[in-house]
Amino acid sequence: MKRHFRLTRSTDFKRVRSNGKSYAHPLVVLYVTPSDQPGTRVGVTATRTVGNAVRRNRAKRLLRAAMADLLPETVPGRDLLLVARTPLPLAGLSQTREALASLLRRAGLISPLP
RNA sequence: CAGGCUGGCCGGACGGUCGCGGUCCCGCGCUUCGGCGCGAGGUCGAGGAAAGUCCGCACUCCACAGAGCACGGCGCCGGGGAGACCCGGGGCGGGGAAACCUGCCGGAUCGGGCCACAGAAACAGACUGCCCGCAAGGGCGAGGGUGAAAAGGCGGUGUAAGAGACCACCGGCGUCCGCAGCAAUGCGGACGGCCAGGCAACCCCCGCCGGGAGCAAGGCCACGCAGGGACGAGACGCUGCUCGCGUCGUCAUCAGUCCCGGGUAGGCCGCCCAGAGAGAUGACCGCCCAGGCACGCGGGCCGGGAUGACACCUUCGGGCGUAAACCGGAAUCCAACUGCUGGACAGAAUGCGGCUUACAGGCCAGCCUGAGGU
RNA sequence: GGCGACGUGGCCAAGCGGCAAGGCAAGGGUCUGCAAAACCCUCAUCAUGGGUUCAAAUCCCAUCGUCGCCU
Repeated sequence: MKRHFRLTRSTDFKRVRSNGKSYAHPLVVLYVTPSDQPGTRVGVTATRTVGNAVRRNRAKRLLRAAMADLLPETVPGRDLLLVARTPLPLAGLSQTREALASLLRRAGLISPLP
């Protein structure tokens, strides 16, 4: 997932968080808002409650890796925000991918059956 | 063998597969010619603390980076260091049985302040008390259940009663001298008077040091807006104050500075042989390396043990030598093979030095104390 | 990244060198037929560790945590 398709600005994060719809899972929270861009843009965050810098980096790395797998099947034209929750650094990549896929399915962004 | 102390070091290795970030190069596609995307390859890619931001320094701005006051910091001695609340050495004080550890460690006769409760009294001769005297008055500082702390302790001389008033010894303080040491200081001697407690991590005094802010410093480019007010021959800045210095200006509604309001919320440099963007190092498999647990072949240890072999050395006496084989023993120690398990704390954001804190497990070197077995 | 402030019962807090006030909450008791109200009682590692002092919540140092500000 290239940086060009990622949310980087603080205002972008605030916009998605305040205007978007949210979908929760014990490991991740997903925010979705329509975008004026043709592709899908994704932002990833982990707050201090997740843990120290090593745990936060791991949480965001897992989310980026899982999203990279699911991105080709995702309906474009949305801005997504992925928020890590505390137990996420303890999970594996497959668990993270499952959690994220269920959230995207509930949001109607990928087809119900993989 | 157990317990402890000190210093230094490491903090997983190798291979495979799939991934992440920077950069270089190649190919293809798109392009508003600035670049962008996809794919393949080469190369580079976190730590001993990268952390906390506790000290410093470089660097940048405050027009130069100036003086004094205020304020803040530091404080035994002599070295190292760019420098420091740094390092190592020495002295003194404190702790420990020892190895060793540890201390913001100047001044209490400049002055102010505080010392709860208890106690007669907390730095002071008031009270109680002792003595002389009929009394008035005078002398005295011994005793006074306290307390963290009460005008050195003990013995004697002395006296009306007493007292460091005087004497010997001990303890502390100061001055001088000698010796050792660069010095802090230590040891010894003489003299002095017991001049009067503690707290300066309370103010203060003495000495030394410090201008302020911090890479979100600061600079360049782009985008964008709406003015209003104060001052007024001075205004403003460095700064909390004074000086000093500097910028703009001085008879006009201009300039300047400040305040309020309004606008911008983008890019580049600063910024790096890792490097920046919300910020890159991981996952799986195999195998190994430490380590832990179980199992204990065997070894070490202690006692007994002679026909004291063979080899070696020899000054030819002997030495190696109870050394070995062999038998027995036990609190403990090491440990082959095999199986299971298994690697912490934690991620650079301008750079560097120091300190502090977190950390599974291990290695190396040196030192102290002690018990037990036979 | 940098700068600064604050940690006192469950909560809000005073105290700034000498036994840690007060209010709310909670628990127990008195009162009541039962409750409410009222009254009485109980409840503190003063964030942690070390130091200065006779004595530390208070002064000093270090650590931990929370909060705020600066583009």
